Amino acid sequence: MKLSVKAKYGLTACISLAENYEKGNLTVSQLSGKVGTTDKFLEQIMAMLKKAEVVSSTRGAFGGYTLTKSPKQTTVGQILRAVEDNLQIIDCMGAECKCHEPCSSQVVWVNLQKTINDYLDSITLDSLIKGENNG
Amino acid sequence: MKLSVKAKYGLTACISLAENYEKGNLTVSQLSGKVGTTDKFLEQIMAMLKKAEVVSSTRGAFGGYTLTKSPKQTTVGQILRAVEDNLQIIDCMGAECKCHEPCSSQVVWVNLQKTINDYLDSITLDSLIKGENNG
DNA sequence: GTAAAATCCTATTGATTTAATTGGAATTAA
DNA sequence: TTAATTCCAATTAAATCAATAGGATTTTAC
Repeated sequence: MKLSVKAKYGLTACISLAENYEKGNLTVSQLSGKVGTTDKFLEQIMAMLKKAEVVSSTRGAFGGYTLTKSPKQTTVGQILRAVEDNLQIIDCMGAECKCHEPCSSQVVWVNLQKTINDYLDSITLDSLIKGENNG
Repeated sequence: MKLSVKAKYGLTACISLAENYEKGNLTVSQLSGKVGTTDKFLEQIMAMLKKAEVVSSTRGAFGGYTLTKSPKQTTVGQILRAVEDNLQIIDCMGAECKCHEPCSSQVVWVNLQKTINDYLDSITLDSLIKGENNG
């Protein structure tokens, strides 16, 4: 149950955007430096974040990315769901399940899924940059 | 952040073992029928569960598998950690992290990891087979 | 209007991981 | 001794991940 590097890069990039929220936007090139990956790869991740409306962009010279909502209103859950296939931990999750037979273990997946989403939605970027989650 | 099918098969197999706990052991062949996979693949999963001492085995004719501890003492966390690389959600998790720079997001991974383990350790096989987690 | 700076779009590739398959060795009870 | 079973190790096919690549489009500044 590994998170991909997209989660790591995506969250790190959004933390940078949060730190810069009052000052304006950041380019992919600026973000990739802070994140530690290539422009081209981070571009793809930013596209996913934009599609989910976590970030907004302005094109052309002096363009770049900003958070769509303030760091207080942006949660880690929103970010990770955008880049990690909705954070879905297993394919067979609902009534559409095509399993061999009804999974006796399905209640575990459903509840674990909710536990993960609830926890990640309880963490805002604002709380992260203020170091409020270290206790 | 997908769980592999080993998690699904492993947990389903352990639920069967829990249901059969008073009656004795079950063979891989019996378990694979309930789980819906091949003997040979389930064999590998049972080997992982045995290595983690979640299940115990007896070899030879009339052999098979049983839970090492009672269903009340066996948690879903124990099972999933055995078959899912300790449920580790990201490689860079401790002081040995080789990241580009200290991850500002690391506190999220550490706390999420703990949230997942704590939740899964709160569910016993006994509570599962009694349907106590549906509410 | 042209150049530079930036996002946007899509395809391909190489490496890794997953899910199985295969073939047999070792052990045990009848 | 045979049948039933776990145990061990190697291989393989498919899928996914992480990145690379090449350009098209948009915008600002001169």
